[in-house]
Amino acid sequence: MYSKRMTLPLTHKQQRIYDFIEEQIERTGLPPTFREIALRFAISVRAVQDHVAALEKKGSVKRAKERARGILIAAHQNSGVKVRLPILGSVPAGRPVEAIAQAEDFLSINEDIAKRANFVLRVKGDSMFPKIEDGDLVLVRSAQTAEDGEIVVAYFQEDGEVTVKKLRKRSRRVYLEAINPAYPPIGEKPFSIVGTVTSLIRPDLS
Amino acid sequence: MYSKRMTLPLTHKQQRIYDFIEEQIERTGLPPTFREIALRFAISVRAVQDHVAALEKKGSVKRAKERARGILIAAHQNSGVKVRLPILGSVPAGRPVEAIAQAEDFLSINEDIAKRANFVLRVKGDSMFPKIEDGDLVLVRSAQTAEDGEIVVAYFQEDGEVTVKKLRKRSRRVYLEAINPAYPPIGEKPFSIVGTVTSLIRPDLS
DNA sequence: ACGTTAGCTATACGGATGTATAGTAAGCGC
DNA sequence: GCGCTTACTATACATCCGTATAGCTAACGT
Repeated sequence: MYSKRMTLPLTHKQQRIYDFIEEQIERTGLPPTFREIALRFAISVRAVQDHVAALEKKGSVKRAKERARGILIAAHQNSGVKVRLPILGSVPAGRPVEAIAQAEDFLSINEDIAKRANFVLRVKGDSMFPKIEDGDLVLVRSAQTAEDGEIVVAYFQEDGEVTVKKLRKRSRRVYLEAINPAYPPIGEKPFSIVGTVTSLIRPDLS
Repeated sequence: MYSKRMTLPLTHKQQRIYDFIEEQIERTGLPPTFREIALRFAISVRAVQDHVAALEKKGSVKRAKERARGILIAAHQNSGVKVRLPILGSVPAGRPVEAIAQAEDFLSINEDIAKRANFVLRVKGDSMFPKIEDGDLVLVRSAQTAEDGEIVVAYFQEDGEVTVKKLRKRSRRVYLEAINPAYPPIGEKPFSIVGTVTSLIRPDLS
C-alpha cells in the first residue's frame, strides 16, 4: 500500500509535457491526444511520440496503446480507486438511503478510508460533543443493526427526523444516547437504524 | 457550492449505459467511445448516440463534442477539482516540507476541504487527546508563524523530531502545549513551526 | 388520429488519431 | 569512433471515431 513512486527524473521538456497532460486531465477530464500536445508545444506529432515514450519508460505515464487519448498518469493508477460518496443534508425528506439521488454534494476520498462507507452526513448540533462537533462530516455504512456502544445514524419514523447518536443495548431496553451530558437519552420515540458511523472528517479544526 | 444535482430519472437501459460509462472511467481512466458502448450492449452505434444524447439531456453526462471519448460524468465536473496531498510519515528524516518526495501515500480529497493544506501527517501518540487521536490524519498548511492557541506542526532542530502541539504565546515565552494533561508543556528545546493544522480525518472512529 | 419518447438498424462521410518510415542534429560517456 | 539519449521534421496510412441520413417498431398521453 505504501508503494514509493519510482519515477526517474525527467528532463525539462519532458516535465513540461507531463505537466500539460496532467493539467488537461484535471481541466477537461480527458487526456490530450498526441496532436493536441504537438499543437501546444508547436512541435511535430512524431516528436510527441518520442516524449511520451520517454515518459512511459521513466514510469511517469501509462499507455492504453492504440486507443484515442490513451495517455494516463501513472500515479493515478496505483493510488487505488477513488471513491465518491454522496453528502446528504442533515434533514433529508425521507430515509437518507433513499435520498441519495438528491445528494447535496460529493466527497472524493481514498478507497481505504471510504471502503466501508456508503454515504456521508454533515452533522449539525453539539449533542455528540466532544467526539463529533458541529459541521463535521461523518462517513456512514448502511446497516439495519448495530452493537452496544456504536455510533449510529438513527431515523425516527414518527417525524422523519435523522440523528447521530450512540446506541445503547441494555438487557431489556435499546435506546439512543448523546455523548454531551446536556442532552438526555432518547428511549420513547421509535426509531430504526440507518447505518453506523465509521470515519470522521473535521473540515475546520479550530 | 451545495448545488443540487437535478438529474432526471433514467430508464433502465439508460442507467445501464450510464453505469458502464462510469465503470470504464473508473477502471481504465478513459471514458468509452460510442463504438465501445455499442459493442458492450450489442447495439448499433447510432442507438448509442441516442442513449448518450438522452443522458446529456437529463443532465447525467456532459459532452466534449466532436472529441474522441468526449463523454464525461456530469457529477465529476461540478464537484470541484480533486486535490492530491502527500501523506508523510510521522518520523520524517528531515523537515517534512523537504520530505514530500518520499511521501508514503497520497490522499485524494475535495478541494474545498484541502484547499488550504499542503500535506498530510499521520499522527502517532495521544498527546493531543481527545482533540487528535492516535492514527488520525491531519491536514497541514505550511507556515512559519502561527497565533496563540493554534495547533501546529513543530520541528525540533536538535534531533530532527516532528510533533503536533498547541502553540502558546505568552508575553515573554513561546512554548508548545499538549492537550492531554499527562504530557508536560515543552519550553526548553528550540523549535520552528512547520505549519498549522487546518483539518482532521479520523479513519477509524471507535 | 396524432405527437412524443424510447429504442433500434444499416450505412456512410470526413476528419481525428495512433503508429510507422526515414531521416537530421546535438550532446555525453568510454 | 561508437553507441546511446534527447529532440526534432516531414510524410504517410489504416483505422478509429463522432456525426449524420433515412429509416423502423412499440408504448403512452391527449
